[in-house]
Amino acid sequence: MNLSNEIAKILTEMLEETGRAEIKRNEFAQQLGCVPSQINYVISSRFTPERGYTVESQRGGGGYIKITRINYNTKEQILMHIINSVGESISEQSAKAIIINLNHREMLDTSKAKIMLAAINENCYKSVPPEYRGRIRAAVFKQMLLA
Amino acid sequence: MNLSNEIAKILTEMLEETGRAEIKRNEFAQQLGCVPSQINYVISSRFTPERGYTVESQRGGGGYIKITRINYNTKEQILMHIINSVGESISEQSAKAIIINLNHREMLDTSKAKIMLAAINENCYKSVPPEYRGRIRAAVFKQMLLA
DNA sequence: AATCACAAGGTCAAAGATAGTCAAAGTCAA
DNA sequence: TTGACTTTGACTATCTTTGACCTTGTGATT
Repeated sequence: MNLSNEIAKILTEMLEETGRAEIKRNEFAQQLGCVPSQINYVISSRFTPERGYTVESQRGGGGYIKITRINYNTKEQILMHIINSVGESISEQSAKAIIINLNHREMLDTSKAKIMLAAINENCYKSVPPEYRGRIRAAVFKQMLLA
Repeated sequence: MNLSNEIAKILTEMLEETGRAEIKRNEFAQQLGCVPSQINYVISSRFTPERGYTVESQRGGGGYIKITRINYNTKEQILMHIINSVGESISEQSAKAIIINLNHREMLDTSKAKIMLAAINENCYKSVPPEYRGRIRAAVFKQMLLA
């Protein structure tokens, strides 16, 4: 087993025990005998939105990295399925169709659906080159579905 | 937890108990075992207008620093204020502060606040060059506020 | 009134403490 | 051999802590 997998395993255990994993990057890296940036590698390769994780962090004195995971029950499984089907990029139309569908299935109330529709609206992305738009929309969309 | 967070916590408690926090900077700093200017740092990084606070102070003999929550008359005034304060671009921190403030004022329920926080999260914008991020975030944020 | 001394609070930049990014180098299996 | 994944470390960005120096208010003294 490689180091990255071991780190991921430790983090996963923390998550299972307490529902979240909060570490101090440098300290944690030192305990594991690796460079701090490897922690970032592990997080970005394994604790992704696709797998149901959210990551927050703070720099400076008292800094930390915190990973949390959504709890799975049937509703969340459907959501995860959607998140995984989204991919790297998504158009306004596709995202819109998904949101409307979730609303019809009563998994998303109308006011929340409106907020999400607003956030994926093409108008929001006019200031960046077209090739970036779908990517950001996909990231925003996934992150909102997780919330 | 770092010192600044502790100071902020103490001030927040005072605010919650009595609706305002009034201190003498030097005395307060001494009780906390920090330099006086750290109080200024905490105030300017955490008790900002964006988060709904106003700060007044007096120098000289009998000087003080007083923090109070801003009170608007109507929800429309709050929204106007926010929309005006969001320019072409906004940082994650600022948008986050505003959302939390709205939630605090019960103008936004917690689940909607979470969706909005997810949508303005820096992680969503990693795929575009930094110079674009604030602009899109501002657009997404405004669009959601309108919804 | 003008001046002075002291008592606050304010500013700013340097130093310290963390975390993030990126690309080069290494590894390993197909 | 190649391509995907991993490991490293130099460089960067951000947040916190500290202290030297600045400005303003109050009251006493001229």
